[in-house]
Amino acid sequence: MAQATGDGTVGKALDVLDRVASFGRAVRFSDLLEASPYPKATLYRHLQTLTHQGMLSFDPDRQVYSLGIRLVRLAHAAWQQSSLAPVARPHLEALSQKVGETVHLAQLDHGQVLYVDKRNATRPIEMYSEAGKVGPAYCTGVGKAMLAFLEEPALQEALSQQSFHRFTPHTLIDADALRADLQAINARGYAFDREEHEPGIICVAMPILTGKGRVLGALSVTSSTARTSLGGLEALVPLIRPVAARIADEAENWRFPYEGRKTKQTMTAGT
Amino acid sequence: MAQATGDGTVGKALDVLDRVASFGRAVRFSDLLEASPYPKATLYRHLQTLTHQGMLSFDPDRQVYSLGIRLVRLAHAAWQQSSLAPVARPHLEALSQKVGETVHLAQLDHGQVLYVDKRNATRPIEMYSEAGKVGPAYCTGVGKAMLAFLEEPALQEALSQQSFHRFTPHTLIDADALRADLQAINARGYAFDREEHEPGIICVAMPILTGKGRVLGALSVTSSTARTSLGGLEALVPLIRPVAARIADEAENWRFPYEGRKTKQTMTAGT
DNA sequence: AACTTAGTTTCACATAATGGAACCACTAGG
DNA sequence: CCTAGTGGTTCCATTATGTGAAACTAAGTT
Repeated sequence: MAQATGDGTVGKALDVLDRVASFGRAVRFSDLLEASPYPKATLYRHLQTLTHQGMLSFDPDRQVYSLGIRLVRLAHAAWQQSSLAPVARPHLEALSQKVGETVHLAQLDHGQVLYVDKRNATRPIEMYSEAGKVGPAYCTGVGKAMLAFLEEPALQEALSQQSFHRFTPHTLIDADALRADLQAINARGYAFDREEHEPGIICVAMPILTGKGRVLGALSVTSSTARTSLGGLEALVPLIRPVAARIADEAENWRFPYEGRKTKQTMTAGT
Repeated sequence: MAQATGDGTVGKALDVLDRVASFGRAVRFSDLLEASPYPKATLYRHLQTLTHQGMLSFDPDRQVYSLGIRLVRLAHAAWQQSSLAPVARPHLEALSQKVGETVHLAQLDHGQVLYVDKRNATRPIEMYSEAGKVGPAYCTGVGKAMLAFLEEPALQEALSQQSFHRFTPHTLIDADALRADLQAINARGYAFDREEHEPGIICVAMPILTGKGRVLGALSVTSSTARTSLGGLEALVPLIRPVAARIADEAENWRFPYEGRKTKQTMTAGT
């Protein structure tokens, strides 16, 4: 299988970058060395390059590498431009106001859920999610909502990336049970999280789909069993559905103000 | 000059990534092609690699590239781990509460100011800055506060990267005037922005320095001429200074809970 | 059907990455 | 003071990779 590194030099360099990131703290060269499959010299050069490029930063005092500032810059741009997030923001805001509960916006990333944005409830509740975090797809509302609308090959791929772990007594812990649920979700048009990831936490989630049915992301309203029930959440569907549709529409049709195909026709002059 | 691309293949790939980012929207292959110095095939392969790596994402419907989700993930990690931001956060919060004004945390990036975090005033005012944005260094409080404490070679480098532009009548538009101000700032220990970037916007800024005097970032309290004066802001210095010191200290001494140099001594075994 | 325009693939060639080994700079121990 | 060990940096011959002109394919256009 090895969907691993792959692509030549750049792939390796990015892999190194990821490794630094995964430490979650500043790392010394040798720490990294023993955690990497690369020989000293190679690793060294990659670190140099990345540092030189501003993707990493090196603290000469403590002799440690950490993630560079260029990443923060890029990330800002990424967030801004990931057509979903900025477009969805005001809608999340409005929806969360209207229902008074926590609202999530998520996207699928290598079979995992990435929480792209989050709006807290009027009275927030304690839970795992946080904008920027990644979580499991097979046991979260947003995750299942997205999986349920993937095409077969993509679904296959995504399922193979799940590592089923029983978080709560309600977690679906095998592909078959999951597939059954996904089928139901696909038919119904939205997903539930029945305390599958965190005890006491429930949600309804709706996929965000392009006109052609491609999955862009998902939207969810989350609450706790203490506060409401699945039925109570389901009652919100009529409020959520149009929001998802609206976001999908805007995200898809959002072209830049001045896009008009660059008056190329007019300049027929040769090169 | 050309501090440009540099580092071999990885450098080029990252350059391509930046170019995509700088469009601030999804781009078609050909848009990118005419904006890049790379020949078709090369650009094409870089895009492939980056996409394959998840740094870019390709929308097959519209045939456009945009920044990938892996960036968002990395960025999140970058922010979390850039020792300043998370450590500083509660202090910014507290400071902003106490003074009731907007507080910024910034770092220096290639001679530019990157706003890493921001706490809005009780009554916010309209201004340019925003967490994640980059701005000029020579005409902002935080920028000058950092520049003033750079070592000569680094300062030289940073100054050469400024492209002096007169934003307001008060903007310092040449290196000499700036150097003079920096000298004063260095002596005084903090910087002012006298409406140099945006009319009506003033601030006091304090550098965040390691014990050895290395510049980590800067902190500022911003307000408007309508609300206060430079004198009024200067009165806050006794409140700001200890916060900067505290942040510096925590950032510098923040090692991971379990860091203790990995019991390496104990395992003298070979290989 | 002939002619664009936009994107993808090929292939001989040049460049850039690789990694083993040698080389510092320090620190600790004898 | 010398010697061994560790952590980091540099060399350099070998080889893998990236390069880009040009050829090709798939959609439009006229």
